Amino acid sequence: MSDGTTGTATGARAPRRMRTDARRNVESLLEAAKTVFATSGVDVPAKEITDLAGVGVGTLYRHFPQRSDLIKAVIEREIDACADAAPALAAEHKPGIALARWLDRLAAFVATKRGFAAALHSGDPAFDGLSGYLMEKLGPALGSLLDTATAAGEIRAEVSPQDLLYAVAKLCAPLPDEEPDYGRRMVALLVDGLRPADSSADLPFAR
Amino acid sequence: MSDGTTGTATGARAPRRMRTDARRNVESLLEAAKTVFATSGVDVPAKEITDLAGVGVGTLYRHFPQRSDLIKAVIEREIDACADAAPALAAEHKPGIALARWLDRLAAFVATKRGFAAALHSGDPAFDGLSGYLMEKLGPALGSLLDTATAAGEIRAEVSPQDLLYAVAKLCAPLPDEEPDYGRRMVALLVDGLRPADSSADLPFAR
Amino acid sequence: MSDGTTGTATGARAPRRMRTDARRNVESLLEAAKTVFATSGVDVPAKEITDLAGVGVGTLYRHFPQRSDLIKAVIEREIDACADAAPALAAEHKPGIALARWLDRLAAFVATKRGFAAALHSGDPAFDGLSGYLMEKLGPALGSLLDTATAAGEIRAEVSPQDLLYAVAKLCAPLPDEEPDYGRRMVALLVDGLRPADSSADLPFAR
Amino acid sequence: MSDGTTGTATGARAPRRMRTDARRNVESLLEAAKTVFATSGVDVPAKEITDLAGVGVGTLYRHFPQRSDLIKAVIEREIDACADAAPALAAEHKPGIALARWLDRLAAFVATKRGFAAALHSGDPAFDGLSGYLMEKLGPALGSLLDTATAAGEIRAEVSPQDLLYAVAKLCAPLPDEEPDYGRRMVALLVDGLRPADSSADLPFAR
DNA sequence: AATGAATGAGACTTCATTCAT
DNA sequence: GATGAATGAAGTCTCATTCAT
Repeated sequence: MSDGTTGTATGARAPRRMRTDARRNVESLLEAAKTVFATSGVDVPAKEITDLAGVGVGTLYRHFPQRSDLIKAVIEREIDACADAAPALAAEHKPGIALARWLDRLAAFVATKRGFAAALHSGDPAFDGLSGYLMEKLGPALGSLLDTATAAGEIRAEVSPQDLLYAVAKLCAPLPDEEPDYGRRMVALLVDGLRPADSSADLPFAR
Repeated sequence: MSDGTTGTATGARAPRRMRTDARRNVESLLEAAKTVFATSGVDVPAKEITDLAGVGVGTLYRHFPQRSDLIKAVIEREIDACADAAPALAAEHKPGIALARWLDRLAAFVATKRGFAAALHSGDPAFDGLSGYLMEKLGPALGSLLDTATAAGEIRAEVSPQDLLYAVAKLCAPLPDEEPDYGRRMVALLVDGLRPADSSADLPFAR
Repeated sequence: MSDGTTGTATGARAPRRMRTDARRNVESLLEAAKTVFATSGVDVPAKEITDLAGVGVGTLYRHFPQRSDLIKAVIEREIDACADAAPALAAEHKPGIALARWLDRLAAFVATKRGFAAALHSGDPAFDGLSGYLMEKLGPALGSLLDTATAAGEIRAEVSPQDLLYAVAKLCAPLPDEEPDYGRRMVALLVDGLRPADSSADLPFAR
Repeated sequence: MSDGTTGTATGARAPRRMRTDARRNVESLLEAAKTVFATSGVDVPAKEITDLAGVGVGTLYRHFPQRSDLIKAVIEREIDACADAAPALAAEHKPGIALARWLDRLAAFVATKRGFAAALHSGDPAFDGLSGYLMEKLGPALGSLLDTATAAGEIRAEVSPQDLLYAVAKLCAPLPDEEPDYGRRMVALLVDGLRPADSSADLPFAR
């Protein structure tokens, strides 16, 4: 999905170039789905999405034959965006700060995914690949940030990227009426536990 | 619900004693619902529950007029059981151990509640009270364990019971194919971050 | 039903005297049904009736095995009361007045029977006898009033009691938001059409 | 609804032309509903209607989201047809005859509406507009016929169109086993009461 | 005789997915 | 390719009637 020019909605299979209007429809659908998912969760009726996108249901099913295909596409797209943000942060900030910023970015992404966890829960084989995709993309991104921070002595290397990834995903999944900052505070507390005994002053996380 | 002899299914309103067979049915329904919820989430069709309980749908709706009433009853019941476990643990173990054990107990409860978080998410006003109930019951139980551990110098007092409660709830909500121990490890990591700088050896949590 | 001492609810079959509490329950049920029918029509859930009567549903079904039995009992009872009112009116008033008063009485009865017409409509064989009962009881009562009025020269004899009976029943069945007087006005207009050409001044009906 | 070419089922909102098959389905549904309503009343299960129409239930709910929408559509359609018949009758017949014919037409329409009155009774806000619609459409039609007849000296002007409309509606609502002519006879009797004293010979109503 | 708990058929309605236009 | 109408399975809930207590 990170390739914006040749992929198709359903998995970069077709060699043929997509018609411009078709591509526009796919864009509208992804955008609409992202919005609606954030508002009402991934279980919304398809009609709600197509109405917002301004297309017919048929168009949705043409591009995303299974409902899960749409969910996957939306998520993967944001996973890509999240992974892509890591290098820039690493270049611009000190290792601890870069890590913190990126985790915030991740938290923000997760926070808009009401029902996403439930979808993963669902056992629906359609989502089988999603968890792997997430790890495949975000694992290295986070791993690299962690390594840099560890090398700089700002973090003890005691959590795997995977562990941390899931922890953020879970802690930041929003509950209704939850203090907006809650997820980030907990992530900070978690990472804070990883600081070397004598370097807390250097860490960007609230104590 | 903590009173096992006089409560009614819908909130201990009726003064009249419940008929024995009726009570048995309510028991069956709660038990069946608990089982099915753990297996298939809280969104299972009602029929699945009543079939397992061996009663007709009508009986379900007599005792739990809204589907949410059943969910609430099941959860509240387990919340009660969880809260009730705290004093015994406190009496039998050293403060740090008692805290650790109780958090494990909490984690186990949460682990069987697929879709419970989603239900809280749902915005359905039917669940409005549930979150409050949870805090009301478990907050003091955890608070007392935390206080004791803090007083014993085994914990720094830096998380509120509520923060910790939600963190456990979120970290331990099970994802498919997740390493079974994951939630507990993360909780340990979190609490570990709260140990006083020089007493890590005393703590029961894995490092 | 006009015999208040030996009949049973379901048709004066049993020779055995009814237990006092049983009789009281039947009374409560009939009274409650009458009230509820007037308010919400004859299709109300049985529970609504038994709750108002302060008895269990089982009691309802003991005395009125078919739902239609209850409806019939309620209606028949009021039909009886209506028929019984005729002689007194005839004794106390001039023929035209007596007729007018009695038709008002009939109109008032009909006005409280929302859904009664629909029940007759229903084609349910359970109601087969009801229409006949109505005619059998009210026909003679009205016939006698009509005859007297005709003999007194206050009415031309051009409608059968049956025709008039049904006309009143239909015109007075209440519609929502209907001017309360509507039924009576129309009945008056109808009967007015029956006056002898030169005696309009003597008639009690509004012109 | 009186426009047979561009209206939609739910109120002539959409500017877009209805697909031919969709229109055919709506027609089938209205036709089937009309038939079934006449036979079994307006409370029949939806399935019965869709089976007769040869469409799925979903189609019914697409075009008539509320059950009351279907009832309203059926009734309004026939109200329109009834109102539309007035001018032709007025053009072809003498005033008294035209009035009589039209009332017969109205009576015939009402006679097929078992349960229609009950629906109006129901208090369901969904039917709020229906009574008004009826008056709005039929009131002027009848008013004009009455005025013409009055001007011709064939009728004394003493009933409002509304009064007469409702009287016909009520008198002609069919009861089971009722003499088929009953409603029309009563309407005739009613209108007959309105004739001028010396012109009875001119009137088309049976005496 | 009274009670009210249990039953389960059946009504309504929604919505994912297919397919004619 | 796009559209949205059609489908019907599936789920929730109601309520008349039966029957154990």
